[in-house]
Formats: sequence, C-alpha cells, structure tokens
Amino acid sequence: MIDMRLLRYFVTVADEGNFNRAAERLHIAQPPLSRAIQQLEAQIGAPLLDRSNRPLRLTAVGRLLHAQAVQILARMEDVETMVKAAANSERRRLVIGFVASTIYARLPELIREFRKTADGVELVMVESTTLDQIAALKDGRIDVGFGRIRFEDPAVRRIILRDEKLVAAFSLDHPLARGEGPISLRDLADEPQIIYPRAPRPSYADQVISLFRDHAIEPRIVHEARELQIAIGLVAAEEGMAIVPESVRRARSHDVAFRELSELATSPIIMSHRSGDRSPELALIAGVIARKYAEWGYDVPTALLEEL
Amino acid sequence: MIDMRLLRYFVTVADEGNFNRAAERLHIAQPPLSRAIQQLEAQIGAPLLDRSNRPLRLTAVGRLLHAQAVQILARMEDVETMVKAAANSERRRLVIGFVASTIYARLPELIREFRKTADGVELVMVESTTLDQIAALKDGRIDVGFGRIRFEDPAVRRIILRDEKLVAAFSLDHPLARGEGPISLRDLADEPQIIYPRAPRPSYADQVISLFRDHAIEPRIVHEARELQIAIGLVAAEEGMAIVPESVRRARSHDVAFRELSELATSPIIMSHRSGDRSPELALIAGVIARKYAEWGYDVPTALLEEL
DNA sequence: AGAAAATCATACCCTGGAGGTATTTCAGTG
DNA sequence: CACTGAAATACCTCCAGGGTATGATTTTCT
Repeated sequence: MIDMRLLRYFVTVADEGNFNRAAERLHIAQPPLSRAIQQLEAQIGAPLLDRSNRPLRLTAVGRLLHAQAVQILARMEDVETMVKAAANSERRRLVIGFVASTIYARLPELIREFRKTADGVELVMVESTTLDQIAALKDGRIDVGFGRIRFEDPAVRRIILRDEKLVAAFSLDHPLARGEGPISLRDLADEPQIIYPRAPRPSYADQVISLFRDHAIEPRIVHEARELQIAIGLVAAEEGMAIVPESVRRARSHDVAFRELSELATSPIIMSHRSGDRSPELALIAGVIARKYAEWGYDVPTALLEEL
Repeated sequence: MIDMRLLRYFVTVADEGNFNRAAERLHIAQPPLSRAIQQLEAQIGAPLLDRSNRPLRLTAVGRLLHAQAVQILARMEDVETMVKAAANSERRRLVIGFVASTIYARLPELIREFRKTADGVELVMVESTTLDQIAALKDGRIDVGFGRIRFEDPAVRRIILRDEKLVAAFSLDHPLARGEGPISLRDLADEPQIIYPRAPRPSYADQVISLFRDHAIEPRIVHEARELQIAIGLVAAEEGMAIVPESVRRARSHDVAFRELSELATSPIIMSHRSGDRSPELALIAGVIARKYAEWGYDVPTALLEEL
C-alpha cells in the first residue's frame, strides 16, 4: 500500500511544480525528494511528472493521483484532529451544535429531558450552520449536530430523525392569510417571497426554491434574509411571505399568520455525529430522542436505535 | 501525520482482537506489532485498546479511530488500483458503462458522433448499473459512466447532464390510454403499477416510488420487473402501467401507449468519471456531448464545459 | 550563440527505526 | 496455586530515509 509520506511529498511537488521549493516546504533536502517521487512512480508503474521541460507538468496519471491524494490527505488530517480531540476530553460533556430553526421544533424539550436523564453530563449548546457542524464534528468542537441540510461526508454519520412539514407565513392582513384550509404552491407563485439564509450554500433556502421548481413554479424572491427570525420579521412587516417549518407556528403567532400547504412539502431534521463514535453520552441522547419520539407518536428512525 | 502502516496494523489488531493472530496476518512478529500500536497510541495521546482483560476491547477513542481508519484504508486501496489501472493502459481506448435506460435516450447518437470525431480511439460499451459503475470507475474497468441514480463518492465526479421527463406507459386498450393531454399522478394512484429494477437499491424504482410519495400518494405496486424491457413487456401484456423516461416512447410505440404527466416528474441522466481524470478521451466525449446538446437545444451543464 | 543559473538526477555515506529472537510479566483457568 | 496463552520488554540487525557532493540538462540572460 502507498505510504502517506510519499503522497504528501508528491502533492507538495505537484503543487509547487518544483522539487527544490517542495523540498524546502517539506524540510528535507532535494535529492531524497527526487528519490521518493521515483519510488512512488515505480510503485504506480508510470511516470507522474513530465520532466522533459520546465516548469514541471503532471502526466495524465499524475493528475489522477494528485486529485485523489489531496482528498486522502485531507481526510487523514480530519481524522487525526478528530481522534486527538476525542482523546483529550475526559468526556463527561456533550457539545451540541444546532441550526436556529431546530430551536422552534422539539429540540428544547429533548434537551430538557436529556438534562434530567443524564445529570452527570455537562451539556453545551452551540448555534451553527449545518455545514459548520460537519467541520466542528470532525475536529471535536461539537459531538452532535442538529441540522436541516442533507450532506454527505464519510466521517460523519447522519440520521434523519423526521421530516417536518412546511407552512406558508403571511402578515396578519395579507389577502391570502384569511383563507381557510391548505393553500397550493401555485397560488404562491406570484407572491413576493422571502427566503433564508442566503449563505452558506447549500442552505434551507435552496430546499424551498427547489420545492417550487419541482412543481414547475418559479418563485418570486424579493428578499434573502440572513436567518429565520429576520425573515419572519420581514413577513410581519408586509415585505412578503415565507415558507417555514411548521414548528415556527407555535413560536410566533401574534403578528404572523400561517397556512398549511396542499402539496407535500417537508424539511428534514437531521442529527449527525462522528461515525464510529460510541460514547455513552451519544447513546444517552439517542435514547432520549427515541423515547420522546415514541411518546409523541413520531416514527422512531431505526438508524437511531442502532446508536443505543 | 499518521502512517498508513500504523493504521493497517491497528485495524488488523482491532479486527482480530488478538496481537498474535494479527501479527500472523500481517506477516510480522508479535513484538514489533505491540510497539507499533504503542507508537500509534503515543501519537494519538490516548490508549486505543483496553488490555486489562482479555479478549481485548477497543476503548472509546479506539472505536472512533477504527471506524475512520477502515474507511481511509479502503479509500487508499481504491485509489491505488485506480491509478495503477490508469498507468497500465496506453489509453487510446475509452470504456463506457451505461444503464440500460440511457440507450433509449440520446446515448446512441452521442456514441455515433464520438466515433466519427475520435476515430483513433477504440470505444467499448459495457452495460452495468449505476452502482456498479462507481466501483468500475474506481478500479479502471470503465472510464465514463452514464446512469440515473444520484450517488456520492469523493473519488468519482458526477455531472448531471439533464433531467429527462417521465411519462406513463399503458397498454394500448387501457382506459387511461385513450385520454388526451397530460395525466395526473393522482389519477394513477389506484392503477396497478410495475416498477423496475428491483435490485440493487437505490434504484430508479425508488425514484418513482418517492415521486408518488412526494405527492402524498401511495402507489399500488403489483410487479417489480428486473429491467425496463420486461416492465414494458408487462405493460403491453396488460399487467399494469409503468412510469418510464420519455425517451422510451420513441423506442416502443407499436404496442404501448404513453401519456405525459401533469406534475413535473423527471429522472436525471448523470455522467460520471474519476475525479482528476483529465485524459484527452474524456475531454473529447465531453466536447461531443456539449456540442450535441447545444445542437438539440438542451442546456449545456457548466460542469461539462470544465472537462474540456 | 555562449555563459550563467537553475533544476533535477546520481553517487555515496550515515543513522534511526522497523522488524527479528529470546525472555519476562501478567491475565485468565482448572 | 500452577499452568497456559498472550502481551510487554530487552536487545540485536539491517535497510531505507535522509544528508552532502556532484554531475547532467534545461532555461535564461547577456
């Protein structure tokens, strides 16, 4: 199997396009570097660099390996910091990252329950975007994340807890606020709409936009708010309507009206943690969620039970 | 950075649960193995194994590292075979993997065009599922894949060429076959339906099922055919209806009737290749696709132009 | 074009650490 | 408590990764 060292050397040479500078960056002399690359080429069975003319160019095989090597190295760094962080924490603490909108859902109840169940464990809550959560999980800043974006990262395990219905939010005296029963996306096509958050992509905003596009409707977006609270504020200020998770309804009903959608529109609530993490704290929170979900009549995801 | 060697050793020990057997499997003596693990533990800063009682158990940190290490090792193997395969082919050959249904779409025309454009390149066509294509790309059995399933794999680059409309297929004297204009999914709710393929999951069948579920309809599935041709055959035999890509229409219209769907329902056509592969043959096929798509009036995906 | 500079490869040496053998220490077991 | 199986320790060997000196080639400057 190819050594990490050789990969690191090769990537550095490829990035610098120059053995001398690469050797300097690697804190070794140039000749050993030359030999290392030759060694790697021997292992692969083909030249990785075209040395016939300077500046050095990667061969086709070289480009292929480079693209892969960069990813492997990044992965290895991730794992290393992750594991080291895990090692340096006595771990009677659970740090939870969450996106703002989960606060309107059932998260607070789950947290209360967890504090009751596991009173020996210090609990820390950190607000952060789903994407940040991935990085934070990797380097140990958080242990569990609650988000709404479907992402893929082999180092992180993702459990879809449930799909939350979406509803439309209007200002109180908006014409559409008066109607009874569900409203169709089609009726919202020409309504000025407020989406959030703008960044980072991909975001909940993209989910909403593609929801409309899936029904062949091009939404008329007039505002991109930085976060849910601001979006709701703009709705109340009669700037337009917004599509929000159902749970927001309970949190803010005095100056905003809500109507269900006739189309099936949902946003997932996703729990994530480091794959392979089997700390008792993690099992504990999984247990709390499973118990509470059963109590509330939600389906308990089988993936969640595997964590116990 | 942690050495691959140490990872391999650690994973073997963890899997065997025994230093002696692990050492045997690794073709080294037991003492160097012990030292290697100690070394790794020193680098991490925490014990990975609980040696206080046999059989050995992994510590929490150990479990975490193990889960990650297994993945990194697998990744490295993938890359190695992939790059070696790329090295051992002079590469005036392009092997294309495709799922059956793309044959009904524009793929044949693209292939014809490619043969004309690049007559020095031997072209090989291989039928295989989207999932197989990922593995085949990795170990160099194919260079390009055309499929319909959205997958994620960091070693493979995926370009969504376009979204193809779906249509409903009926037997010629099915009551619904007579109607004019598009038909709604809702009207298909109670129709006996044939889906395909059964395996491997996830498949096109899952796309169709979730299409219905997205509209809060539970499809009534009476058959799971192994592949499209068989499904269409069953439709013709009045076993039920099926949801198929629009392009099938051109291929088989003598004994089957088609109707458009009023809902927006599409299935993507996805081209994939090894990330970092910049072979001229790949650029060539990308160019052919871009040219033909422009000619046909399709949007040319920007991701495709990056390959040129 | 020719000289100078830059850059990579080769030749050769030196040392650390990966692996081997022999032995000791310990945890489970009858 | 003695026995057995298994991991750790002690110590040795030797190769491979790294260093220096220098040669071969390509690039650049005059």
